[in-house]
Amino acid sequence: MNPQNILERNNLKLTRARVEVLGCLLSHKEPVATPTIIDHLKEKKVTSDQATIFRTINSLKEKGIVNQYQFNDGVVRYEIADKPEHHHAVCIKCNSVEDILDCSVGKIEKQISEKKGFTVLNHSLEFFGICKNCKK
Amino acid sequence: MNPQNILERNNLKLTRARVEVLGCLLSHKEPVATPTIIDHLKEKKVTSDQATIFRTINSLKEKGIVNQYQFNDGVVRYEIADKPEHHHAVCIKCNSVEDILDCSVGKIEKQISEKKGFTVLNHSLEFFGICKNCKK
DNA sequence: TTCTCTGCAAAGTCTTTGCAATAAT
DNA sequence: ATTATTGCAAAGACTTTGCAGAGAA
Repeated sequence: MNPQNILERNNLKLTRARVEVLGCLLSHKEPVATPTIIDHLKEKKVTSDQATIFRTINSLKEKGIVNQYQFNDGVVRYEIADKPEHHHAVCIKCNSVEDILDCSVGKIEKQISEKKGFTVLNHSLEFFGICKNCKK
Repeated sequence: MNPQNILERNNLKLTRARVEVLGCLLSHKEPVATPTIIDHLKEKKVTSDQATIFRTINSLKEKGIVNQYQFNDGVVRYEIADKPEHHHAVCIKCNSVEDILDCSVGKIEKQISEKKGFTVLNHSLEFFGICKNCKK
């Protein structure tokens, strides 16, 4: 799956900014914040205005190509949406985010529907703690 | 548990702004955003600068009296911290937030520690969907 | 060519900060 | 009286918007 395909399939024109923003998101397994995206563009020698970057991200969100996450550190992060359902382990020291693939929350969702009359469409589960690296 | 007790116990001086900010948080079961707090102060005829409100919230966070939550709607919410561990059901239509008391995430936490070497200190689990009211 | 996308500059929102005045103990 | 807290005004971080020019198809 490359940026070009994704953009074409979603009727978004191929521009350098879009290709590289998407490229950045595709090359990261975990959610990334805007500074990471901006650094990526610099490395690729693509100069792009902040407005363009936010507009690009918003287009990608509207098309459902990326998801936005906010954990409790005040940082907004973005992640490619085509992943299987998963959760995040957020290190409270270095702020790194790791994907967690296991999920057994389905049962709880059923209970909520039954008990509260609240229809669960999706959920988000984040773990906060200390990552392997930060223990060293 | 009243605002006065909590403030005294935490070496925070009793001021009208603090009493009412805490009062607002105590009177809500679910996490509330700043506009709710500001409205509450107005009702109580307490005028308070925005800077004071944020400073008050920050003091309460530092003392561990309130927790801050950010779901994926871009709104920062605050909730009294003395509650048993619980989760939130966020309605994507009306943005209301309901507490969910069941929790069976402990098992997943153990697996993460074992498999990834990531020590989980706490977690946050949010359900997004349609609340009872919005189905009508 | 046509219409989308971008850069620029300005504005908007939310939150924080410095400092002098005020209030709590 | 002493020290913490507040209001005010300004600044800071992040994100959005309007508009005219540039670029993709």
